[in-house]
Amino acid sequence: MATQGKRTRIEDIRRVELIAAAHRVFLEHGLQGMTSARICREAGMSPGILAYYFKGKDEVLFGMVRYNNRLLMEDVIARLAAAQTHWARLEAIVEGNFPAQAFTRPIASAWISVCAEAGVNEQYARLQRVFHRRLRSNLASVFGGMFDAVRLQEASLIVAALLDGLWLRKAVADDIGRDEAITLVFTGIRSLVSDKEEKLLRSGRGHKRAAPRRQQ
Amino acid sequence: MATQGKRTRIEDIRRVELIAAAHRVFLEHGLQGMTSARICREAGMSPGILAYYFKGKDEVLFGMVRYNNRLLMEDVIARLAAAQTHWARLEAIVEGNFPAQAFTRPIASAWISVCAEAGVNEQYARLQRVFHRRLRSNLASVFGGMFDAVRLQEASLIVAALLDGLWLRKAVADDIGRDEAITLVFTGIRSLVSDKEEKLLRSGRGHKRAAPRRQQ
DNA sequence: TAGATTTTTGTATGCTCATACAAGATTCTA
DNA sequence: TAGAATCTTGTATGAGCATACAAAAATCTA
Repeated sequence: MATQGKRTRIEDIRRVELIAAAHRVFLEHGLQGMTSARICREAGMSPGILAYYFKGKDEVLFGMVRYNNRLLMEDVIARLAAAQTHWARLEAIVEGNFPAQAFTRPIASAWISVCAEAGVNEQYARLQRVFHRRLRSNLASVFGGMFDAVRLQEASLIVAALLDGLWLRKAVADDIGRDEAITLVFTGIRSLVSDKEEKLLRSGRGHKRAAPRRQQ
Repeated sequence: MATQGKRTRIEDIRRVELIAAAHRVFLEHGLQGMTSARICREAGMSPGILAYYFKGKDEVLFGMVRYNNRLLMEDVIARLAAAQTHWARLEAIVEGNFPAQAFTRPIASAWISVCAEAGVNEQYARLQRVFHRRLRSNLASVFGGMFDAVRLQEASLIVAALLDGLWLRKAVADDIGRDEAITLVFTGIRSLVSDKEEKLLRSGRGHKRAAPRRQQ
């Protein structure tokens, strides 16, 4: 058994391959449809392999959710780095939460099924909370210098709920497109800030710019 | 077989009992935990009985979702009937979507699991759409005379998404109470309408009052 | 290359659950 | 009350699945 010191390389490779396969299966079939057999088939391996590299299905699942969150986060962080004004940072956050190819019904539905599971399984809930906290912290870094604590809390909760609600609608009714969703979020945001505040956010010299949070 | 004309009474009684039991099980254990055996036990009957009164589990499930929606709807309709001003109608709609005893984590989580299923099963999606359409139609009956078509569409989508998003947060993080949620929705709504418009809504003589829709 | 170690395969086991059904209990009817 | 119709029970069947595992294949080591 190679446990200490020099780790055998193939183990890490297989684990990543399997998690990536699990991710693809998840996006297509949701949490329900993500069976061991399907994951292995997707990865081009034999059905028993999963039990060799993972303690159980839960381990694959947590790995998969983390993998997914990391992908989304990297995108948002790249967009944030390129943003010059606070308004651009806001666009980065909102657009990053509606990835161009990913705002589809099956993906929305898959994501919602994780939220449903989080209501029952405390470990999933923790993963989701980490994700959410970062979203709100990013929003806070935009609104922070402008709003007092109460209004900041309110505004970031409302925007976060709006994002979630639109994903939910996508899953249930699929009657909304990506651009429409983004437009709606900005309609909501513009109504939450005054004209003077919006001008400030667009100017890029409004107030001190806080660093984005890096968690996980 | 008593099929035509005078229906045997007991059949209807049992079906309602079983659906009510299914509803209770659903609220406590979610869609996953709602097994045939548990439903029958909850109803105080033998495990085989379900197959006698229903064609399959799906039939119970659809019945249960309809039952749930009807309960919520009756509440909103009663509140709407008592409302004197447009603003009061708005309060009726929003508060009706956060039933006092029902804004709990397990119930939120159960409801989210139905939404997740709706992403996969077209029949569930239809049920959810009926529900949603009525919500938006109720909102439209408040905003209708005041907003043009585009703004009406936007506002009702945003408010609906906000409601959904707060339920989702309840399921995932459970870091928000009923009163807080209602306050947040009204913060959002107040920012969507101008001061002049809000005054109009509160006056009760703002514009023609449309009848609430009665579907299903 | 022989033998040890690691990796992969395919299948077996056991669990949960929906559904079917035979047989028993109850209620109705004449 | 006899017999028919209706209702209820308990269990059997089989599907779908996670997980365990024996054995085969591949790779490493000396």
